[in-house]
Amino acid sequence: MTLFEELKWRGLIESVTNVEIIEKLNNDKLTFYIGTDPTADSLHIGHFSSLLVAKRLEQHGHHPIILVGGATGLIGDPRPTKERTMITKEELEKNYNGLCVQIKKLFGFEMVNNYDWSKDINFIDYLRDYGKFFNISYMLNKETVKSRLDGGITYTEFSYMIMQSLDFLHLFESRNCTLQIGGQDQWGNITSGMELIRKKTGHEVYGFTMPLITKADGTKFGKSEGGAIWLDKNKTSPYEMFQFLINSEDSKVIDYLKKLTFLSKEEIDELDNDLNNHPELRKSHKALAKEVITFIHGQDAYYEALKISEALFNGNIKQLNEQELLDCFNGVPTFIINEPLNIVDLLVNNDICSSKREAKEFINNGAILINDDKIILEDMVVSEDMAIEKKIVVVRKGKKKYYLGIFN
RNA sequence: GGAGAGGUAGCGAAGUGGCUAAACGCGGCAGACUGUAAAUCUGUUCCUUCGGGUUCGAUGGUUCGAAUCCAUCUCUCUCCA
Repeated sequence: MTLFEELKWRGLIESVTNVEIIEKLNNDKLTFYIGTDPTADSLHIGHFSSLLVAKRLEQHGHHPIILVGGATGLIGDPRPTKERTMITKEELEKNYNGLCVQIKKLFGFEMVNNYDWSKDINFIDYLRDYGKFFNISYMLNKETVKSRLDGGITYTEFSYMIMQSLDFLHLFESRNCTLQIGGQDQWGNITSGMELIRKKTGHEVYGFTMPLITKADGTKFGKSEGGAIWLDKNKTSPYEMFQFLINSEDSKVIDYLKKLTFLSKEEIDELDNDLNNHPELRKSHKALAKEVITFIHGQDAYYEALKISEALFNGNIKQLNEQELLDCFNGVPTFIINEPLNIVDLLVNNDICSSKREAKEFINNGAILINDDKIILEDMVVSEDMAIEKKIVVVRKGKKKYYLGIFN
């Protein structure tokens, strides 16, 4: 398979700006860039697949530049629904640093910050040197802007496209960067950058977009109960990530394997086969969890997540001793119990349930288990007597959520 | 600057003086069934010491009683100049 064929097979190409790009990807050594704005202090699983694409290109001899948008992050890329709330400069700086550390560690890519070349452009020059290249009707026709015309869009966000175009121009001129890749929502920004480069320099550059990874129902992939699946293990523990991946829908797991791992076509085809013949073994799901977590958090973290999951879901919690439990549950939310406590209070005080009403509802539904025993009475008191080695209680809420209580 | 329409729970959307803690749909959560999958079915979805308390953009007012009426403010959209 050529590089392009592989990307296509993995479902990583949404659209390309011109067909010559296929040839260039397969045979040339391009410098390309992909940008992300520091809207949070960690990458999430969605970024992960995009950056893996950059990695895939790099492995074929292309040179990736990751642009972390210290300038564009201050402006805000228009979302289709509504205006963003601006983040403070302090927040942005914190986010910026967080992303850089992660990208460096996980991928080792070269990084640039568009603040460096955007900060000194003054307003008059901006309008004269760049504004003249953007026709309003062209900008209004871009999908993201169009979708906002009814609900309202400020001049600030409207200008975002221009800023990103300047980035592409800058990287083209200073680094001979001739390709920009991004999520499908970046199409408008990428093409307007190409347009600017064509008008200003007469050169042709390229772009392609990658599809948004979705769940079976078409909604965005990468959200769990606790919100997004982050790559920072303090925000999403390897165990949580394991749970997220292992719970992938059957109909999507092969798609995720293609997009989130480096497994070969042969390996994935075989897993697909297993999935069809023995879905209950969930080999594909396990492979997905293993590949992704090992890449992001390393092998040790993966095995630990696996160990916790097996202990929890095979239902032999009581056979573990104190130390084994503590080892296993490193990564599960933990709380301290100072004295025997009513079950409802315990659930509410430790944020397992958001209110007493909810706690009672869970109990009445049979959704609360302590050390694998179903709790049926609202007025039950949790004491040392029921703790494993008089020390530890494992609280389960619903089928999949676990909490660890330790008697002091 | 002028005229009009609007802001109801996570979202969409009813409700225009008491029967409304607020219909309905989506989403979320839980239970059953399963394979920690999907689909389906069922329950649930402001807080509570179960007396009640606090909610419908904000503040003040009218009323025995307000999401609903009045005033001011604020935000969004549409049109005009």
